[in-house]
Amino acid sequence: MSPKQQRGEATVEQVLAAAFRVYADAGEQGLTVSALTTASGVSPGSIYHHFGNLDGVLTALTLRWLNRLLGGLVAALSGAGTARDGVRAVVTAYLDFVRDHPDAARLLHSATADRFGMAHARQVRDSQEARLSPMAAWITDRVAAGELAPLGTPLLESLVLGPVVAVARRALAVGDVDLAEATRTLPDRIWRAISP
Amino acid sequence: MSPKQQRGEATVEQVLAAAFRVYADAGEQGLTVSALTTASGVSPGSIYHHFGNLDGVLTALTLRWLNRLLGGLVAALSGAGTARDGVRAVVTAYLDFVRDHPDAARLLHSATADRFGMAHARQVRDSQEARLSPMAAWITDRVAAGELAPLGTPLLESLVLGPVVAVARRALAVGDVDLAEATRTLPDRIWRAISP
DNA sequence: TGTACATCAGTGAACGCGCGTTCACTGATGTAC
DNA sequence: TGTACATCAGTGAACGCGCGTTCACTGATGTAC
Repeated sequence: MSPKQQRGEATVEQVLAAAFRVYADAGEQGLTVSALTTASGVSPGSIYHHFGNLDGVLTALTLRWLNRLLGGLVAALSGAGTARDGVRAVVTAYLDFVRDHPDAARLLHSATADRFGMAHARQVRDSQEARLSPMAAWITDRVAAGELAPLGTPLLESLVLGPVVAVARRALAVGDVDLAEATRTLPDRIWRAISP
Repeated sequence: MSPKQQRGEATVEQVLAAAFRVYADAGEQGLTVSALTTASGVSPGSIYHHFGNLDGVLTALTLRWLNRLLGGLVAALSGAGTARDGVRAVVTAYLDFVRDHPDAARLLHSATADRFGMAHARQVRDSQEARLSPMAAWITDRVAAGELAPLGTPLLESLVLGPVVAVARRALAVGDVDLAEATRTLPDRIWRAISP
């Protein structure tokens, strides 16, 4: 999990890069050990040395992308003036991420993310605390300042990210929604929902 | 798939009921043929006779519950007066379904539903057309009447169901949101987002 | 600077398990006459 | 009403495959003195 030699770190990177390629091409059920060894050139034993088991590879890959996505959202928030600007910035950042990394978005929206949310909810919270707590603080502050409706963090998050995730899933799965159009129209609509 | 004898229909029901129990207890990865034969008392050969393969069982189970959920939403819509009432009715119906059938909600929100949405989107659309077209017609009519913002059906659906699904997932996975409170507050908030 | 040694990294053949699926067969059901 | 027969429903042992994982071993790296 945490290599003590440079060699090891490079190997971990190779495996994760290969895992992402395999996932993008063949989906979660295509992510087998043999597919991983073929795509990465790393032996099974070495993979187990670094990740413990196959699930560990998927966990590491998911957490890495989740961290990247949440990092983008936090950055978007931190540059925002009013609450309204913050909402627009977050929605835009999320949809840009989906546009730029559709396979990563698929990974985060799909099976794995669910299993995580349900089975390893605490693990996710802990590992992403550096990202989640700034967002939670931002929300709390704005609610205290009367700039957001006093609905509680979970409901506010659901009202903001719910439509965004729905649009992203739909764009990735069915394809009958235009991300650019959504980026234009969603922020104002979402703002209506959570303004005081 | 469509039994020609009463015996067969009863067997199909037994298998689907057992599949739901197994899914609720052991999740999707616990839904194996041997688990199914044990839980249902039906032999492997018979399961294959009716469902083709294991995936067919999961497909049938998912479509059955999806049909039930969508049926509830359509019923809620059809009894609504104004557009605002319709939104409230749909949101309430969805969250009531989650409260009353959490395992079914898990099934519909999770891995399977995603694989469906992505791989068999057309199949889902076709098999649920009787449910989806009334909803689409309702939306179109209300937009035409100027009672809903003219955003296009996909965006409107995302703005309404997005937050609801987000709350449901969160209630099922993390448990830090109260469904009853959401039922009280969400409809008005969602209405703000999609009103003209 | 050189050597010894502990630890880390990596290999790949081998293993066993459990999975989905098949198939030859028996039994039940419904229909035609 | 009874019989013949085609079709549907159901059985369960058997199969092979591919999977995740292990392990004895070799090689590389870094550290201590």
